[in-house]
Amino acid sequence: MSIFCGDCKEILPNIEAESVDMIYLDPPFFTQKTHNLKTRDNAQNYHFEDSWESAEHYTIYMKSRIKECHRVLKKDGNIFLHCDKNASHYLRLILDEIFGSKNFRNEIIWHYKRWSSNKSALQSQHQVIYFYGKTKASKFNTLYTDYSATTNIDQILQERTRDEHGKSKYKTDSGGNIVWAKEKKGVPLGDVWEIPYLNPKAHERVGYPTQKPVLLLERIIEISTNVGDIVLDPFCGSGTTLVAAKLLNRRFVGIDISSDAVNIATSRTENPIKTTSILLEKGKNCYLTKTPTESKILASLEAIPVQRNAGIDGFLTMQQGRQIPIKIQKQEESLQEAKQKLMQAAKKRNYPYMVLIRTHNSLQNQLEWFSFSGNATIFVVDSLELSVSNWFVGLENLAKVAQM
Amino acid sequence: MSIFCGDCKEILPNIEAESVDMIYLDPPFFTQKTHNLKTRDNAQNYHFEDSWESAEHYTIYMKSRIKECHRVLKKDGNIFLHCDKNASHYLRLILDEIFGSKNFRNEIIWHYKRWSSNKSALQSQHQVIYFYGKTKASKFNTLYTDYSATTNIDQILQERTRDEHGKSKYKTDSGGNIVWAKEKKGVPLGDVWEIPYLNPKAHERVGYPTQKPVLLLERIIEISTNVGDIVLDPFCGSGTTLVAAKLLNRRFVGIDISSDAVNIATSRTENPIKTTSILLEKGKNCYLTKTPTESKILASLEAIPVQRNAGIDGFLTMQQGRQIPIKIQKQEESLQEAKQKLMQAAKKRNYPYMVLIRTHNSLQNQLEWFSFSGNATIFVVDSLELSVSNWFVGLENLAKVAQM
DNA sequence: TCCAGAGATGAATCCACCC
DNA sequence: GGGGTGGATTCATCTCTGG
Repeated sequence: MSIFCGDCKEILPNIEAESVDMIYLDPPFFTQKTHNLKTRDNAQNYHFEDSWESAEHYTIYMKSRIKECHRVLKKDGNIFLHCDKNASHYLRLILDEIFGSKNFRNEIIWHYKRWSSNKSALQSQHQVIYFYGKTKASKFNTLYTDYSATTNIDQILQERTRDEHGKSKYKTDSGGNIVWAKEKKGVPLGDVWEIPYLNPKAHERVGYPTQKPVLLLERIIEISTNVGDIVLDPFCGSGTTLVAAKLLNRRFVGIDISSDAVNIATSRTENPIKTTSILLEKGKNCYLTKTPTESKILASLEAIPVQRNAGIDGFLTMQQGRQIPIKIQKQEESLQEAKQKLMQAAKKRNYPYMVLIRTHNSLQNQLEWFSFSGNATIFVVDSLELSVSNWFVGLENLAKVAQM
Repeated sequence: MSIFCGDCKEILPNIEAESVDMIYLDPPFFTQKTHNLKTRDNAQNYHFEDSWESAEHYTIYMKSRIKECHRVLKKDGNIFLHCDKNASHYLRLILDEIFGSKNFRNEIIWHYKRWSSNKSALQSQHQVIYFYGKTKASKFNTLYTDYSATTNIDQILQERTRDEHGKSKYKTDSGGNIVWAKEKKGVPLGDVWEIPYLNPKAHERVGYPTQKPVLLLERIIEISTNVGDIVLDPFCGSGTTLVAAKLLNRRFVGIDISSDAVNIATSRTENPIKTTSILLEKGKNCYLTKTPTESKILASLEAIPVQRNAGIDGFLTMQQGRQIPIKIQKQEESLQEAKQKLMQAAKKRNYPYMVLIRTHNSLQNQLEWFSFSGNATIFVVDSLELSVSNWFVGLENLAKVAQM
């Protein structure tokens, strides 16, 4: 487990041919910019050049290094090349040439959500990783993911068969009962990976630019290597690949031209930190707390939904210059309780006005509808559904009275 | 609105230069395994000797056609090229050459989930669409999506400033109170679009908007064109692009080499609703005859929308066994007019109850809210938006009175 | 007209603190 | 304490200005 400082073009030739099981490269992206980034305490300034005379120069630079990668890779080894939109097509051509288009496995899309800026095009929310094997016999471990929430798990667990026309259908026994399939492991991993971008506040951050999440590298290592295999990263930067390799009990070799990077990578591998992503662990759905009815009410008001707040369900967009919180009364809440929660959530904010949507009848009478409390004004309004159903109840009562 | 039969290489030269606002191409794809070049509907089949040869041939084939596309595109026009994973890098090189790498806008990832099958690689679950403008001044309409569930909305509604070190902070006024940011519309749309091939639930709920690849084309058309613009699809196949263009009130031109395809596309665009293969578009289309506000009101009531009826916008589903028509007052209608249209539409049906949603204030006073006419009872209820905005108007009037 | 560098931007996360 | 919510921080940004 060694980390070398230097240009990988110089270092790779010292590595024995066909000695490495997997290579992950995260080369310069051809952004045509020089990048500067300061650490949080302004103590360090990391600087790297990524501007090139032309695409041809970039291609020559990359080709010589990828050729060396091909040489050191075992016959059943794999290579992953991390690109962004600027140069992916040039890099893919190089890979096709050196590894052969037949050994192309996947175009992996790393999809993330990130803080945005006001761009006059679509927000960039992905990067591309090309996955090639050295030969057709290259290693591959299938990983399984959980079934997505929308999948009907009952159906998957049924055994399938084919009818007389060759169409697939679900199997039933002679009595017409469903035949259950043997246990499934989940859905095989796809080529679009939704992994959160390394969080601004994550402990995992070391302050070095372009740091990748450990989770991303873990996945790459898991699908392409086994325990004890050797992982090589010729542009290792702050050493995320090496950390992931160590956490998964693989051996690793790193190379970087910056001595700062090598220092950081060395100390990181000695004391690996991985941030657990709550978002990934629990899934997006645990944050999505709105019922369909609530979502529809917010949509009909063109309000911005708020997910992680017990008292506020959304903000009105219609009243310019004023932020107006909305709360929708929950099924189990009395109007009084709903109001209290809204007041509590708004306590420190000093909102001049608030809106509370009443969704069901409670014992409180209509006098409560306009409530004044301190400086804040809460407007209580019935949801459309409540208005309409109240009307019907009223009609039925009328009818009863008439019968009497 | 014309659809031509023939090779677009022959047809495009007949189209005037700089006359088209947007071009979407879904060209034949290129597989090196079979050394075949096929159109997506398998109508055409071109053979090549070997993969290297075919890549070159493919490039020549596509380049001549994309050059013509460039010619017919307006200066503020856009082009979208739908690629499959085997040829995307060649196509990107062609686009860089003809449109210029500076006019590259986005690499759009269309991400979908598919039924799994075991093989020795990751499941392929995406396709790539390249988005170029003809010039830097090309049109672009920003679409907005919801905030991430984990976003702290309270915070981003605050204005920000910088401290003496240039680090950014949230602004407070001299009294330590929060300064609110300008109004938010949501998060700008990103470049990874999760759109299912077909939404299975749509089968169950006809009359409801469905997500399917028409949505893909609609998004492309919406971000790159305005109403009345001309959309061109040189490989139009069964005409999904053209149908989407028509539904969004854009003009369209289609070309396809297969006469079968042209026939299907023609009949689909002439009568998009009758075509059985797009049964699901019926529901979608139903909403398209409604304004977004009307759609949202119907959705929030979980009502079934009705199209092509001047008097009835939908039916309530909540009151069992009774058909209860709903009308939503239109912008230009007085409450009286709206009521008359509803009565007129309901004349022969003998509905016992009807609901009329009031969306704006008219001269009529509140006494009109309960109107009885013949045997039918119309219940007039204010939309949530109207209720809330009336409340604000009331407050402002109060303030004025207080000042006097 | 183009390039470089400064300055504005803005939402997404985990963290830390607060009840 | 532990569940919830305000806060800090970012940027293989993006735009605009000035030479």
